[in-house]
Amino acid sequence: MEQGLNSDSNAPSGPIDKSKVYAVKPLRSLVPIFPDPPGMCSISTPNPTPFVCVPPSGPFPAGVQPFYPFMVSNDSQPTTTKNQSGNTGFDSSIPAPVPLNAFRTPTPHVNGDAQNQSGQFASGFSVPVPDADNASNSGKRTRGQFDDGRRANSDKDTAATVLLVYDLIRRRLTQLEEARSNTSGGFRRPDLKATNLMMTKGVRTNNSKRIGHVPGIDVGDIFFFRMELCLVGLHTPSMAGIDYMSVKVTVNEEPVAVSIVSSGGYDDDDGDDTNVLIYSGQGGVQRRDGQMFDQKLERGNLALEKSLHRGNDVRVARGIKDTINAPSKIYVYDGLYKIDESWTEKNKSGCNVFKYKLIRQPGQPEAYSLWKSIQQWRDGTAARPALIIPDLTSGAETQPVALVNDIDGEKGPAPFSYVASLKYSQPFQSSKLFSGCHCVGGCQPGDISCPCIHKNEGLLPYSSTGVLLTTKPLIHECGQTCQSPPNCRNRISQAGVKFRLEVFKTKNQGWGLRSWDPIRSGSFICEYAGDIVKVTAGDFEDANDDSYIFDAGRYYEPLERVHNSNSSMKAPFPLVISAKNSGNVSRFMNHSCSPNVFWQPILRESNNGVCLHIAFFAIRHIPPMQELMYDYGIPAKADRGKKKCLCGSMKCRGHFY
DNA sequence: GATCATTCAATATG
DNA sequence: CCATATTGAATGAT
Repeated sequence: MEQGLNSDSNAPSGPIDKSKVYAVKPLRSLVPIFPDPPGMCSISTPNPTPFVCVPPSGPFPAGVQPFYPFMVSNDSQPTTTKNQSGNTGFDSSIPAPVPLNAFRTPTPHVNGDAQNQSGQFASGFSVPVPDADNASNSGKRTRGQFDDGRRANSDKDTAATVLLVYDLIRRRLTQLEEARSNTSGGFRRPDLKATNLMMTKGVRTNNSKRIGHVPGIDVGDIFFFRMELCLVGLHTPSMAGIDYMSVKVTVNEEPVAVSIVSSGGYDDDDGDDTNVLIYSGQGGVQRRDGQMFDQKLERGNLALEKSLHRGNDVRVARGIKDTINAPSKIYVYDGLYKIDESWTEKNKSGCNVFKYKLIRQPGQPEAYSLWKSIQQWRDGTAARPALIIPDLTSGAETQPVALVNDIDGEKGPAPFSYVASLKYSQPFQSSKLFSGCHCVGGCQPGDISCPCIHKNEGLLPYSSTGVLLTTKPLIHECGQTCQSPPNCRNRISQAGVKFRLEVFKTKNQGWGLRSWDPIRSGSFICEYAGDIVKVTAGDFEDANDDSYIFDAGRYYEPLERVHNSNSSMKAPFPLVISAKNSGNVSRFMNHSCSPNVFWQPILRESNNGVCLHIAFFAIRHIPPMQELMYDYGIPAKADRGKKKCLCGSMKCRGHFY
C-alpha cells in the first residue's frame, strides 16, 4: 500500500456486501431479565408475559393490605391482584415476536452524501436523521419498526440500543443546529427534537409504567438528559419530578408513584446518609412568575402518599451537577426506595410544602453513594482505599492517574516510561496539503470560510463542549499550520485527558483502566501513545511478545454507532504503535467484545506532512468506576497470539488478539 | 379525541 | 458563579 495520502481517504475502502454487514441477527429471546432484590420475585420464563410481578415485602402497617400493582398496560390488558387467587391471571398469549427480517435494513442512501444519515442498525430498524436542508424530517427513506416486544419489555441490549440511537440522533442534530444557529440564531433543542423522532418512530422501550426495577437498566446507570429516562421507561414525564400511575384496587383506582427524580430544585437538604432522601412534593410554584402558594394533595403528591401507605417501592434517580460541563445535570439511577414518612412544612414564602422521607432498600449495588465517596477522594476528605501511587504519570497528564489494587498484593505493572502523546519524528508524506485555518478565536460552526470545516465535510466534528458529533471514518483536527488556539474545539484530542482516571487491578485480566468521573457518550478519553512501529508494506506480524500493540490495520466489527459507515473502522494508512516501553493510560485498556470505548483515527497536518493519531471516545455514557474497554479487533494474520476472552458479554467471540 | 395545564429541562446570555 | 429569558415535549386532566 502506498503511503501517500489519498485525498479520497474518506470513501469506503471498497465495495461491501451490505447484506453481510447488516446481517439480520438470530431472533433474540424476549425473556425479560429482572434483577432479584431481596423479597422480589422475578419472572424469567421461556414464555414471557408482559406482566411484571413486584410484590412489596412486608411488614405492613396494621390495616394495610399489601397489593400487587402489576404493570398496567396502555393496551388495556387486564390488571390483576395476586391476592385474588393463586392464579395470577396472566395472559400467556403474548404477541408473537415479529421476525426481525420483516424490517430489513433499507439500502443505504446515496453514498458520500454527508448531509444524509440515518440511524441504521444490525437488528433491523432505522430511524431517519434529518438533514441540513430539512431539519424536521426526511421522508424519503424506508423505515423499519422497533418490534412490539422490545417496546414493551426491555433487556440490556434493547435499552442500550435505544439509548445509542437517541444519542446518535441527538448528536447529529446538535451538530446541524450549532451550524445553523450560528448564522440564523435561535438555538433549538436537539435533545427534544431527537426524542420526538424516537417517539414517533416507536423506538423506545418499557413503554408501559411499572413499579419496581425496569428491565435492561441497572442500578448505577447514568443519563445526561431527562428524555433518556423517558425513552427507557425509567421515568416518563419530561420535566416533572414525580411519575405515577393509576392502579386498580378492587373496584376503585388509585394513583401510586413509580419513580421520582431528585434534582435539588426545591432546596432539600442533602444529608450525609446517602440511603435517605428527603423529597419535596410538586406544585406550589407558578412557573411563569415564580409566585408561590400551598401545595395540594393531588397528582404526584397524592401518589407518593398512597405509595407510603401501600409500602410500595419507588425508583429514584438522583440529579447531580455535571462538574465537567457546568450547567447541565447527570442523572444516576439509584435503585428502589420506600417512603418512610411524610409531613408538610412551611417554605421560605410561608407556603405549605409536602415532604417525603425515602429510604433506600438494602442489598442494591452502590450508585449515588459511590459518587459521594469519589467526591471525598477528590477533595481529600477521605483516602482512596488500596492506593499504591497517587499519580503514575508523575505529572505528565493534566489530571493525576491513581494506581490502585484491592485484589491482591501486586504492587504495580511492569515499569514503562510514561508519555502523554504519540510523538512523530517524521510525519507521513502527503501529496496534498491544505493550508491551515486562520481561526484565531477557534473554529466556529457555520463558518463557511474555515478550511478545517471543509475538510470535515462541512461540519465541525465536535460540539461546543468537546463531544464527538460525527460518525466519520476520519476526523481532521487543526494542526501545526492552523492559527487556532490550543483550546480550539477542533483540537479536542490534543488537549489531553480531561477525566480523573485510575489504573486498577482487575479480577482476572491484569491491570485495567477506569474513571472516577462519569463519562458522557462521545467524550474524548485519551489517545494511544507509544512508539511508532515501522511497517514495511504487508510484512508486519503482530508480535506475540508484545501485548501493548495497537494496530490500526486490524479488522473491526462495524459498531452499530457507525451506522452510516459500511466499512469497518480503518485508518487511512498503516499505523502500528507499541506501548510496551513507553505509553500512556491507553496501554491499560483491556479488550471487550461489547466495549464502551471505541477508537477513531484523527489526522493533523504539520508543515511537511500529516500525522495520524488514534483517539478513544466513549460509545455510551459510562458510570464512574466502570472499566473502560475497547474491541481489539482481529489482525490480518489471526492465527497466532490468540487469547481467551473473559469479557463475559453476550456477544463474546470467545477470544481476542 | 382535541386542547390545556402542569412540570425539580436545557440552553444561551448578561 | 447565579439569575433570567427562551423554547419546549410528554403526559394527565379537562
